[in-house]
Amino acid sequence: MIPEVENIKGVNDLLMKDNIKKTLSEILEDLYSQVEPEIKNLKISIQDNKEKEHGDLATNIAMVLAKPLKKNPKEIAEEIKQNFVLDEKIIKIEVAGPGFLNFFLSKDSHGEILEQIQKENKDFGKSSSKQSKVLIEYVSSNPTGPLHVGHGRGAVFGSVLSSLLEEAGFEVDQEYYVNDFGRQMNILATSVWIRYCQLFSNEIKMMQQGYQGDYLLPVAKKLKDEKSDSLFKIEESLIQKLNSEDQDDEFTDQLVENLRVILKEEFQYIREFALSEILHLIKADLEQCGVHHNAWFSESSLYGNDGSTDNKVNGSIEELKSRGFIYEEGGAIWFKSSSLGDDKDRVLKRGNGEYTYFASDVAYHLDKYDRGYDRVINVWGSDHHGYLPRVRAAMDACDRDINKLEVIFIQFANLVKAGKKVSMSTRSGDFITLNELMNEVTTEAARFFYINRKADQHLEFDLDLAKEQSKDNPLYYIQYAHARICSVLRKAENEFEDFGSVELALLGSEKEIEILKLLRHYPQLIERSAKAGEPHLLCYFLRDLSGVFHSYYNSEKFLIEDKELMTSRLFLLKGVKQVIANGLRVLGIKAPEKM
RNA sequence: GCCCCGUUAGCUCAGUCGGAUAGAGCGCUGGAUUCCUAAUCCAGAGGCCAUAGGUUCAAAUCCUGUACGGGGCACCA
Repeated sequence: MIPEVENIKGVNDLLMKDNIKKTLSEILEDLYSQVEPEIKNLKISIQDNKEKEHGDLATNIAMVLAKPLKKNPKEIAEEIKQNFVLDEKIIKIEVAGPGFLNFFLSKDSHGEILEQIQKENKDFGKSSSKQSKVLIEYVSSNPTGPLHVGHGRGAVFGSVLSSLLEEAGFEVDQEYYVNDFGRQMNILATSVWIRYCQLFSNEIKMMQQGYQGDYLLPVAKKLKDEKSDSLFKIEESLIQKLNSEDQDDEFTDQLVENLRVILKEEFQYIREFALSEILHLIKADLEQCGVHHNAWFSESSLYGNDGSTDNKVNGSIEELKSRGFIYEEGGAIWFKSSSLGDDKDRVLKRGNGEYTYFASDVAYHLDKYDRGYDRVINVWGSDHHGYLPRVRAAMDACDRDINKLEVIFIQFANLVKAGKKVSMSTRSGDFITLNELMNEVTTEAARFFYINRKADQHLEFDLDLAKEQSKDNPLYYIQYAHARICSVLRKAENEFEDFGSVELALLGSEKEIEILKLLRHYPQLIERSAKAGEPHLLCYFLRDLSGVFHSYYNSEKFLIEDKELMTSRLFLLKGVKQVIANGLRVLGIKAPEKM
């Protein structure tokens, strides 16, 4: 076995920065507090340096102080430098450029991160501090059909952000809001019923505003299996109607109404049957790309089950009313959202007595708040951005903290095949489903490529690249790095009995330090991606880390005579392997031992 | 008309709290394998960070205008 290092000192990077900050503020206090009392409130920033000539860390403090002190920044930097006591970790300080203070760390202080990685193992990168409770709602696609590739992006995004948040110490609930209320459910039920009737007669047409996709066919067949022909109660007049041209909204509503009369309580049955079948479909689609919600929130539950007016939607309207944000006009109930930053006022209950989707959403969001989350995150398609001001206004009106509500907008995704965009009309069932995509590429590739782009950026999903098995495919490249390390470690275990001890100071080459710096950065990266809601950063990080590793691999030999050097290098490889594995795990992707 | 997002190398995109000389991959040119996975690596060329101002010791990054591209502006969901 490659030996483990004892006596872990566990100095992490944040501590190092904090220590420097503390020392700096003490020095400032001593030197300048008499001249300029406000310096106590100054924010001291410490940055990681890119250029190795600039050392490892730097602070801009002298330049920030230049103005209030009316003094040359380089002089200030020099004074601070004189008062900064060096130790075994910080071995040199330099004043450079316009007034930066550069800190140089000792060689073995870089290597210490490896001890921490070994100690924390799978938990390296995980925040030890307990953060608050978060609700993340995502996908929430209408339960009227299967998911398409656009939904896939939101789904994978939400899923990865959830694990990132968990990694960063948050307690996360992942919720799918099911729009199972209102008109569209009736249209779905009607569409399923028509498909069902088509199984008995081939002269029946689908209504124009019905759901046209083939996916309703198996639903209709299953309905036939259960109900035989007992629901086949079509009338000649209805067949005539379905043949007519120019079917508008009113036509559709009337048709639904006719059907309710014909089928009576059976209509309700078909509705629930269809909903449950479609949800089944959606869940299967999500499962296929590794997305797991732990809560499913039904819109109709907001309206209660007994048909009484004592429900959450009415409750929320009452709350708005009591706070003076409600008025009636033209027979409708309006929310005065324009007084709280929205473009115009919004209808909650229409003149015909039906509630709007927005009414549900007010109640739903109030419910989320009342469940006691500290952050409420919504992942929405970018086409919904105009919707945010009214939801925010509603929360504001009800005196909820609108800063708790975070909405992340996901831009559209296009599929690219052989260098050409694949057309993606969403009309009349002619769209590319998530299921079709998942049959083409692996779950892992889909997850990686969906995330490998900033959310507010349009995504071109290159199918050929996702399938390619070479370095051009970043996922392959990352997984290969992991497998390669495993291979070296296997070989080492097989060929050698005795290993020297790990000597961290031996890991001082340019490439080694570059790798160690990246490893040290990993926990901060996780924290930042989680806070900012930017999982794509993890993809880029893993690509970078793998790149430096491959380069290192080609420049050094590992199974060598010098046992101590060999063991130290293998120890470094173990660290890289662990971090790649941890990062991939957050993405929901396997780190293969062999490829 | 109003609102949101974007514009960085030929192409696809990163760029942290504003920080020092702007970063990858692809593509292009030229190299590396008797050796731990060449499924890889090394070197080179390639930039007015859309544009005009402003703030700052310091701007790709913050603010304002303009151009171009995408999206949104229902008593729909």
